[in-house]
Amino acid sequence: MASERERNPRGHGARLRDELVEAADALLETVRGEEELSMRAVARQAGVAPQSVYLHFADKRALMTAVYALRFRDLLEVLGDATRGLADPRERLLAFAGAYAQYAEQHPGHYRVLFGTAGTTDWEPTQMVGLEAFTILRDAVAECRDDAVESATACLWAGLHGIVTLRRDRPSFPWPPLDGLLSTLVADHTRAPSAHA
Amino acid sequence: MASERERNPRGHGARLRDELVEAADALLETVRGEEELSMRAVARQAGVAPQSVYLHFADKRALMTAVYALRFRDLLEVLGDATRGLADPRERLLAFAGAYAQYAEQHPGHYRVLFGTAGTTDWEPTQMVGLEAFTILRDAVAECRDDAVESATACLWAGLHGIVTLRRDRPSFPWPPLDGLLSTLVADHTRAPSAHA
DNA sequence: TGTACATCAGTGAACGCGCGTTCACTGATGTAC
DNA sequence: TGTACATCAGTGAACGCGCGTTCACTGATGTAC
Repeated sequence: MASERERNPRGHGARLRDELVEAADALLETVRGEEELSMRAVARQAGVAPQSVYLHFADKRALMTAVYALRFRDLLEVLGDATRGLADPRERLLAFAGAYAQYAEQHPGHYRVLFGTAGTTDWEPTQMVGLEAFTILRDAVAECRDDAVESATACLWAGLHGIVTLRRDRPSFPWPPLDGLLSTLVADHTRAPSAHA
Repeated sequence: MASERERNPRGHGARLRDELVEAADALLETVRGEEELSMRAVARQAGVAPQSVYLHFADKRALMTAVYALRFRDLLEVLGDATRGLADPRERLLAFAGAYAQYAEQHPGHYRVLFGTAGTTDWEPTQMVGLEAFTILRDAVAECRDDAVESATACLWAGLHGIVTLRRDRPSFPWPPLDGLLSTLVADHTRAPSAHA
């Protein structure tokens, strides 16, 4: 394991930093929560000694923050790409919801780190980034209704979060198909006319 | 600590079982997740030696299952009490939502165990109980709308879950007041006429 | 009434484990003179 | 061109910790005769 890795050339020690973030990122997918991810496992995955992690990160929290920032930017990009250029607000919201759910499904470990961990006052570095994504939602909702826009937007996000986490954690519940869930979620919170009537 | 406890009288050894469940139940509130709760901590809290837990529970999972069952029945009772006798379906849903959110807020640790942990195929003992609570929701939703009842009900539950977990884990987000969130959630998914128009 | 025995509610001591973190060290590479 | 020195990218070895779990044991209480 460790013997396979050869040390970085002089002047490029910072490469290990990226390797460590990448290792932690990969391991997060194999694990149920941030707490289960150990510094020693990250070091093993990267092929270095446990202490070497401390060459680049002061402690575990610092490493996790680096992963967190990386993944949040990633998700934001996905959501931006999915919604950009869609003129119809409901179409935009459906695209957002679909991309959000797909991301959560494809990266359950990362999603858990992004939204499933307890945020503390001293550790919510991506608050502003999150608000940026929230703005996409609110603008679209505001185009569809006049009353309770803030609440409806928060419900939309909470609904998305609830759907992806409960589907993941309570798989034995008789879930309706995801497509129907998302379209009902969007239609209801944008007060779209009922498809039935 | 341990010296303060005196052993149960002969024939009443089963009392320790309840004390252990109670201890685990109490400790779950002080902890971020089920994994953080240790058998040794439970034993300490109950005032007995670590091994004594094994007199009543085969392993950690068995202990957690006991707490889980206890708390699920508790929540079900709360939800039943809150909604019983309310004739108007939207009123019933609002009462359900309020009781649900209040329970989650007052017992964050228990709520996390009930809905925040990964359920595995071999460990979802309360599936049926959960469906019972879900039925309260679906019946009320069905009284309000004809289309997409199953999806709307699932969205309602997911929305509730998302609201209580995100409010807890992302407190720095600019949340609208809870009352408005819940009434928007219920109104939208029951397709109530807009309060605005 | 006395005593051997069984049962019961636990405990003493230990196991091996992986963890986060620290301290002193190494050995290759570049640089100044 | 040679060599002393500084820098850099790491490692060796160890620390103390709490964990889940197991095994053999204890000491009080009841029961049979």
